[in-house]
Amino acid sequence: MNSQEIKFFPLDISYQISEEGGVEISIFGITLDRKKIRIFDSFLPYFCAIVDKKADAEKLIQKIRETELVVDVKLESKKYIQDNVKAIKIFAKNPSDLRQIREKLRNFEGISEIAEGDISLRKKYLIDNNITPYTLCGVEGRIERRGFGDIDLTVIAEKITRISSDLIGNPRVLAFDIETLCMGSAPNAKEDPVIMCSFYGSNNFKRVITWKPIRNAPEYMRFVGGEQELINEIIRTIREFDPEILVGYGSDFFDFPYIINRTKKYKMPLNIGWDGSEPMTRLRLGRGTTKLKGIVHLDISQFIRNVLSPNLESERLDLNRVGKELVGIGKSLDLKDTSINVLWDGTNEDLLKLVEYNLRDSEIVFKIVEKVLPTQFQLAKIINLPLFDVNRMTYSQLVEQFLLKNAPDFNQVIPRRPLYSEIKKRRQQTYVGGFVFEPEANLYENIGSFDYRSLYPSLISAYNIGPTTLNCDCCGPSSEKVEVDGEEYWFCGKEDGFLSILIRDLVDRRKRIKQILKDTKKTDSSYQELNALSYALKTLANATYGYLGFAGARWYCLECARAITALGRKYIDQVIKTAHKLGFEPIYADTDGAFILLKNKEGQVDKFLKKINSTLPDPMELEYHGKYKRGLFLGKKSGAGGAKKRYALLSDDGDIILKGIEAIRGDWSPIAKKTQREVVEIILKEKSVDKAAEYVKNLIDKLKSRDVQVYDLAIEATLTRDLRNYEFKGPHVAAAEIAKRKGYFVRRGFIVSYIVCSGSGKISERVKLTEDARVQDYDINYYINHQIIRSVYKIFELFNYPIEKLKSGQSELTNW
DNA sequence: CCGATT
DNA sequence: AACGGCTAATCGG
Repeated sequence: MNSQEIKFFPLDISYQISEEGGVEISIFGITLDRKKIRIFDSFLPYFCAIVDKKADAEKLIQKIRETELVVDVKLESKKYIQDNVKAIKIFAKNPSDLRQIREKLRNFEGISEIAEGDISLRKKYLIDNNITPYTLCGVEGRIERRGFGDIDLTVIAEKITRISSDLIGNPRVLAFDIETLCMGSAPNAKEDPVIMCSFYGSNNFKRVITWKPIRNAPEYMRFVGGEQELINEIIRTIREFDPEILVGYGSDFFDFPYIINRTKKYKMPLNIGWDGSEPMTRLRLGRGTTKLKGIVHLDISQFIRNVLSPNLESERLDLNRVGKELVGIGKSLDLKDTSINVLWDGTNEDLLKLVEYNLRDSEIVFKIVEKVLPTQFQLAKIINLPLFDVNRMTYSQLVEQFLLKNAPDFNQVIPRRPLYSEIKKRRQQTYVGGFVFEPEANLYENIGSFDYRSLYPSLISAYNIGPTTLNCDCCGPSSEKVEVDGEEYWFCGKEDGFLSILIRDLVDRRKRIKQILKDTKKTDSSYQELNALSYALKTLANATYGYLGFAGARWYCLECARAITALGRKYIDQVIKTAHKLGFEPIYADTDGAFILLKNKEGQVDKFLKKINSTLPDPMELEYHGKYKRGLFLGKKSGAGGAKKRYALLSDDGDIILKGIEAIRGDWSPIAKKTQREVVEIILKEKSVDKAAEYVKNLIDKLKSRDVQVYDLAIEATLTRDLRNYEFKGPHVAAAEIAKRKGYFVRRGFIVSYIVCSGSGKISERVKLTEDARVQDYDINYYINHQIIRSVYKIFELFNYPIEKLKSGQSELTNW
């Protein structure tokens, strides 16, 4: 017996059913001296039966108590959104008993609803026990074993407490990546062996393992005799390095399932869990996961896709592009799956290239993780979940978990997830969003940029918006109202609601942190952590509005979402009107911000801000983001007026910002995007239409003489559905069909790259996959008219430059 | 040429 | 499994 407290950082949590049939929680953690600890705890799973208003709660509770398998019941007074309800908490030994009880309760009278039965046990345990992953906790209990597998200490918990909110420092991170042969169109785990595996970890750890001898190999290489030995060496390397966090890019659905398949083929173990257990994969089409016991496995591509992608310029989320954008390093070679075979069967030089390629992938993954891990830690702390979960969550899940975690503090019952039929119904309802002010197409000078800081979160907070305050009985229709399309809503004026309190807290905390960051040097140790926290707070606050309008949300509230956008429209309109009054000229506005010509009134900016801000309810605030030297707002194709959400700006520092225009859109050929980017830059920086025209003419000459790379003509598109679900065959669908015939695994999410070739008939009838196209194939006229000209004609039109002159005349320079 | 689809 | 707004090419009748 030892009841001394042991301090530790929880890394992950799981549960199993003990021999006695009870729930046995396992917490895997790291002690202060970096020893591995596993803590066992017990937990009684439960759900809540909400008692019908008319029913006799005492009678009902008695009946439930006598029901078979029920271990315990508790009657509680709770809030269910706005209703005061009696909730009977029903406990059972394990989830399967609980399910049986639920079935029996179907026949009981007096239960209006079952709640909190659809939350995973791990999450419930963490919420109810207030254990925050990665922050310092203490456990008292019986030390069962010293050492078992890789685990140094096993404790049966009697008491677990939070000690502080300090995060675990300097986790040991290991990134890995495998290479396989590829005999078909994609690697097949039944046929193609793993040939190489690279690692890149904390403290400059590097290793590449392979089973083919290579001369003049770098010192970080390890050579083995074959694939089975390679896999054993992978296991050894992981054990030896002993990572707390193991990361891959696509490792949930590629690397791990692949290795697991190969070990099954050889009937060999893959015992990399702390307790010697095998990885657990859940293969759900497109969104599988691989979980290890103890080691936290992150497939960082999931976090990139779910959370970071809206903030990335790159539309494609492959490691090469994401690496370049996030950490400035891309792949060492542009390799297709099948060209790995060629290098593998090539010269010693080729093999060295493959080694470098393999190691580079792990290096990029490691550096991406270094960059995003602080944000994940902060999110984990705020929503109280392990990194394993945080790394794989979408916006709606992050917001929902945040609300779920805090609901008990407000005595709120956690509503159940909507049924599919309910979701379908919700999806039918749409509502009006942000206001967009149509600009006059033109080139403008000296443009001020204004926007409301976190507009939607501020509105939620300022107007006390939320499902619990909507049209409350305590205030009634005589209170201040928000009008939306003839309908009127009000939000409680007496008591702050659960949602708005939480959002206000996020907004306030972020404001304070931003203030501290202003006085913190980037090199300070606290800078990165505070910056990550600020990002995490912003992410959660900004996603909350979208969550309220999300059909799958537990706390769905269409009226709230409508009220938020309606108020947003009102406040952006106020900016436009006030700017006019002070003699400024607003040229463009979108949802929460506006561009305003400062003209000769720059000195009045402060007055303008004060005028608006003095009318705003706390915590709303209009901010001035400085000015741009010049801006190009493009016109629409049809009719007069400017296009919304499409413009280019030139900052005083010479940086160019592009929004919405073709040059940053994925479904255009690189050649068209580059042309537009160049033309915009020449116009913005030099204001020379002739020089821009010269550039275009030159390019058209090159296209005519086929002096271009096929890659520059490639048009990429992502399939938004499975092939058979398309109602008509657009060019990208036609190209995807070709890919399918070639043996590619074509389904929703497949990225197809194609070229439009010469010939007659529909465009969809003359596409070729980029990989099959040659430079003599492409349709010169299509690329001139539909890609190059199309990307720039609106710019030339604006300056009354005749389009025909771009096409017909050869460049004066080359002509000469 | 127009509406639907992407 | 976050929202809506927006433009424009292409298909298919």
